[in-house]
Amino acid sequence: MTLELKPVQALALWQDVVLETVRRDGPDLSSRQFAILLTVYLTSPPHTVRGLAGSLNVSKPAITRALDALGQLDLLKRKRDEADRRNVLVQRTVKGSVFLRDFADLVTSVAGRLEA
Amino acid sequence: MTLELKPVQALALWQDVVLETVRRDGPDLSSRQFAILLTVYLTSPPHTVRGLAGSLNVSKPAITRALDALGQLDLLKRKRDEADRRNVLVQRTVKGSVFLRDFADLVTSVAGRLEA
DNA sequence: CTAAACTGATCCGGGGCCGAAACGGATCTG
DNA sequence: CAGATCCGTTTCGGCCCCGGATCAGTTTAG
Repeated sequence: MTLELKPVQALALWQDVVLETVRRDGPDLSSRQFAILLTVYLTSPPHTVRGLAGSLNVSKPAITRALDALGQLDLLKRKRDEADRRNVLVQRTVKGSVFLRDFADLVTSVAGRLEA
Repeated sequence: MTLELKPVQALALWQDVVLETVRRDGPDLSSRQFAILLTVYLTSPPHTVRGLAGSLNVSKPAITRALDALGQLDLLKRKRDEADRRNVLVQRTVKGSVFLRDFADLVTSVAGRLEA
């Protein structure tokens, strides 16, 4: 079952979702932060700073800072790799899972009443 | 025809689209800027600073600055309201239309190969 | 015609994010 | 071992955004 989505529907969907997230006074993540969050939760581990930087085509310091911010929000956490202590493994948190599940529900809800 | 979209599909869709826009070195709009852009193009005129501020639940200076940025990118333009010269009418541009059409195509494309 | 009301823009102090470069710690290599 | 290499972090100067208060211009009310 492939997903049929016309251009005008795509824009309407995006508008409703973005508008809703802007109106709520939630965490207000940047595009990069959100991309990192989604990548960590949707692709298989391990996730390192260097790996994320390459995958997002972004500098390493940008990843470090984003991890600081996401860590402070408790949406993600760092853990030293005991096998190779140079590495830092980025891991999920309960709060992050809840956050993304809520977001997914928002999108599906908006999509549902899109073309009623 | 209503739109069926499961939570896991919603997240995958969002990830692919956000990842793609992060990787390209495009305009890199903030959430608010993007919300303004979508609102102006998808809802019926007129669009004023005050109206947008209320509709997005954001301060007026934030709207003014966002319009500065979007105007500099030529994605939107300002026009004094000749009927009531206190108002500023926010209007579309050709470049903005192209930008949003390209974005819509990206979303539909990603959605198409989502669950092939 | 003046005073009040309303519009959008600007000022201000504060905070976040940016990438290049330099840094300290861990690991590999010869 | 010591030197080179790899890792994530920190430093640095610079830029953009934030909202409350204030401003100048316009319109309305008395």
